[in-house]
Amino acid sequence: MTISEENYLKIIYLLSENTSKEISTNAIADMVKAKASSVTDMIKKLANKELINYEKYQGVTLTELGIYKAKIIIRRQRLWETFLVDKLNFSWDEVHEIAEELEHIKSEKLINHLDAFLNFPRLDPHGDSIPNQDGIIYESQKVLLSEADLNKKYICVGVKDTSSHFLKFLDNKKITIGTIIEIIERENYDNTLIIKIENTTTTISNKIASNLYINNTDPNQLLITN
Amino acid sequence: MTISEENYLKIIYLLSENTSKEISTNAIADMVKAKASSVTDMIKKLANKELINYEKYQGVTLTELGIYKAKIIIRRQRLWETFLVDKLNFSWDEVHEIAEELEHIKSEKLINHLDAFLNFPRLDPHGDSIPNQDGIIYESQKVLLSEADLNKKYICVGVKDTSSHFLKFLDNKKITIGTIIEIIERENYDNTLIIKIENTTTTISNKIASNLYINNTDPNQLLITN
DNA sequence: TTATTTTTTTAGTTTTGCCTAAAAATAATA
DNA sequence: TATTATTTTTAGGCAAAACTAAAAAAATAA
Repeated sequence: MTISEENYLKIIYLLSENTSKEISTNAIADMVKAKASSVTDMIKKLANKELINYEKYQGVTLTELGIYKAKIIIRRQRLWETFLVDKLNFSWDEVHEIAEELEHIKSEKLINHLDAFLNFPRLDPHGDSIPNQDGIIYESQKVLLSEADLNKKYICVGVKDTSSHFLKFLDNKKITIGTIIEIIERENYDNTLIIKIENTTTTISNKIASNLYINNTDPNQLLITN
Repeated sequence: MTISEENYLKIIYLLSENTSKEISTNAIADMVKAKASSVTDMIKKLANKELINYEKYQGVTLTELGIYKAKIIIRRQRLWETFLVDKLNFSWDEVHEIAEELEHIKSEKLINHLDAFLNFPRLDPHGDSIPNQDGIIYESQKVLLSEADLNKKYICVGVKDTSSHFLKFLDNKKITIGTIIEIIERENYDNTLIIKIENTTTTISNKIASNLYINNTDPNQLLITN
């Protein structure tokens, strides 16, 4: 597979995560930053390789093979992101572009050694799951902070919005994967939350809270992060 | 610069190391595994970018800018090779192909962080010098084992032949960067050497000895390896 | 239901990096 | 030195992945 093919496949996979419907040409074009006509060309190529199901004018879905291949690409991306943050001290808003390049390095052995070197992490620095070498994903149940209960301790396990703007905001508030958060008060009018992070309290808007994933199950799952 | 341009530049640099003459089209074609006509195309492109000096039918030399850019590519390659061997436990004959891909990842910050993570190594796993971020190379003086004196302790600092065949042979003999070698006897007829490595003696042919670099200066230079 | 808008596809180009075949220049040899 | 051989360059093509412009299909609105 070429780098371009891999990029399309990954993007179709990510778009498919939120829906069971066919993915439209335009939706793909937006994500890969290409024109719709270019997308049509590539779609045909991927369909020929039996990575996607495609009927003219009807959008695409991934085949079993396509899903597997996409997961392997996602695995590579997320392992590299973990490496960049955990080992090379990048902050979580800097890693995306670099990992985007690294994810296309072809050696399977490389990725498996990297996985071992990082201690088989299950979550990347944004809290997204890292598929294993068979493409299997162990999802940890996660809930948006905006849906959480008062006076319980939660662990931050991920973000919904991965824009560097939002990630920098979280850095400022000292919120990262693994941070323990407790909701002290919920303002009923606009759902603003007063939360406690390591003995300091801050106020966060509902918009923030609905972009932060927390985990309310076994706190030992925290250990899988690094 | 595209990946292909970078590859050509790196190869012209490596070919220039052993000679002060112009590098021929065919020599480049051999190394990049392309036809001479393709090389001519690329040569023109690199000359337009003022990375090489080129006159029709006269071969090429690198410009100052070309030398600098080539060193930066070599730096990336050798740092990745060091990473693969030191951190991901690859053996020194496995890293070349993978590093060949990794070396084209564009982020300067990535490479500088990697350099720091590896503790600013000066030599890669084959004993080749790693240029710093300004392209400066601190060469350690090295001599071929075939030229060394009897009954002195030397440190293996590199190899001349980097073929996986030779590297595997060295692995078998337990010779690697940093190995301490002493010549016990030299057979005058064919220059076969009897050497001592950590209290075991072996015989090695002149061919082997003239592909192994050793260092007879300050043994502390060993420390720069990892 | 027809007309309009939007989406998707087709057709034809461009650029990059490679190729083959043939021509031109240089090097080697008789 | 003239001839032959080798090397290098030119000319013309091809495939990948993008593009624009126009046509076709589908979705939306009057």
